[in-house]
Amino acid sequence: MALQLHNSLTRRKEEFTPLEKGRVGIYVCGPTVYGHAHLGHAKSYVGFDVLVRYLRYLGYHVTYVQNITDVGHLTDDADAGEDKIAKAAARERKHPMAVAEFYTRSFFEDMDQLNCVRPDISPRASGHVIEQIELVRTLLDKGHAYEVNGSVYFDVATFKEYGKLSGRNTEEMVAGARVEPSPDKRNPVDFALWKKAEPNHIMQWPSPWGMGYPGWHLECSVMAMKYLGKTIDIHGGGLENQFPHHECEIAQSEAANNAPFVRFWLHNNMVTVDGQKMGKSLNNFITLKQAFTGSHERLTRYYEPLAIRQLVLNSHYRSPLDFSDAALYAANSGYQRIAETVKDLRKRLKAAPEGPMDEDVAGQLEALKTRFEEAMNDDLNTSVALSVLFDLVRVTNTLAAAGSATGSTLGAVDDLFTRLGGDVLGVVKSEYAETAGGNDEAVGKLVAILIDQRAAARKNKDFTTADAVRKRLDEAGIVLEDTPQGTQWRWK
RNA sequence: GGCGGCGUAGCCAAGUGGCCUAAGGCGACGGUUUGCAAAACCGUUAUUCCUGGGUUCGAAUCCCAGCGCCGCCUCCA
Repeated sequence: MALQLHNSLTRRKEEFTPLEKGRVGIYVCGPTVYGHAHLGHAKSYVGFDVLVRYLRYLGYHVTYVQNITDVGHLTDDADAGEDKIAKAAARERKHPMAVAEFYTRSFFEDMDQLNCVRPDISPRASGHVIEQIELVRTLLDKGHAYEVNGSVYFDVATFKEYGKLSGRNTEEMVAGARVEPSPDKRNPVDFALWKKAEPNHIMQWPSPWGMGYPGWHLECSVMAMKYLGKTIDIHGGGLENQFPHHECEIAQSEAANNAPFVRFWLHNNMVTVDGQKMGKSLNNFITLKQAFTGSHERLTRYYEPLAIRQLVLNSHYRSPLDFSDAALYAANSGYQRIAETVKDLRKRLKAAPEGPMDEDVAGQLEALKTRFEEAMNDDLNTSVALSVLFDLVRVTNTLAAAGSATGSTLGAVDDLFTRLGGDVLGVVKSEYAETAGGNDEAVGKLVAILIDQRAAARKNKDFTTADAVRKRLDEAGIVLEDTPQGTQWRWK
């Protein structure tokens, strides 16, 4: 079975084929950089990261574009709204571009931690104002837009297909609107392409309509078509952007180009924390940096970035995901189980005897690989794909317990972990630190002293002392394991 | 008010007409192993899928009603 993806445009799973054989262009709506990335970003970008990784696994040459929104958009669609980045700039007493730069770097750091592959192009909206003005001119020339008092609006009445993505019709939207329509608009559903800037607006550019700044749907249209062409294979984003953002992108792009804008629209579902929408007022707003360090009152401990990644992949990208300390804790345990198995496997691989590949194991690996691919082909069912990885863990540990596997057999197992768990899911690292405290030599040395002391006590059958050492280390977060190869330690 | 989604074991979660007397993970319990543990392995942990009707030879899966939860309609991943 070939790869099937759920297309929001048709609300169905469809077989994915790229426009150009062997090559895929994908555009994903990136963050507005006015704060640190949070758990919602993790779900969204891990989800699309796995899509990109899987397309590459299938042999496609993928061009992955993910924008950085560094031109603040309005905090609402009425003229009174504030610019989010300008607001952050005022708060932090920095230039807006300094704010954008700071949080852009923070975002990349966090995404690296989550093991998301960097996009091929991370275009900044502020670097594409010229192209945005060009698109506005085209839309004006074609009669799809009109200027009023230095602002330009898209004339939704001229684009009959408006609403096809989100399944809305314009009459309903007018009836249910919660925002007072701007008096400048011909029609309440019209949206801004270019906004006139008041003199005190920090970020503004000269345009044929005077000083102003781009409307908030424009950048994605412009950057997607600049780097991927008039019709792109895949456009991804969060469900909350389906309307109005993506609907407006379609209208602008298709009205300007007379060509379909996107062939496959993919939407990620949302994140809740402890069952509720994540929001600053609910005190359940958790940034990734807080999760990585455990510095949030809703968390009982720190969580490894890859454990968070694993929790994301444990559910489907189109299902909502509830982050809770209990769910994170469970994902962390599962992640450690896989990591410990792979570490142990690689240790054994170094010392494994030469010999032929075990045919029986080869058959099992082949079956697992098939199940994995079938799951991923079914609209990226990462939950089932992960379960395959756990089955591989069991196969591996059973093999390890038997102790007689050859290097070629263990090598094939490691290869499958690397390809499925590493290349595609991104939860298996290519290299793990040699010892648990690999990044803290002093701790390693201290623990080694205690392990020696305990070993001496055990030799004398003084188990009271031996157990006391182990217990006190455990209380300090260090777990001792006695194995045939000696005593190992790791962080809890 | 309009639109959409969800409700599966103690928890997370896949499955969306027969292969389901329902994957996988976490947790718990029992066994093997261990000085005792840990880790690992083996086994147990939902005859049942929110409730009540209906369609069907057959439903967790389709339809209707009810209850509960969530999201979008304003910036948000």
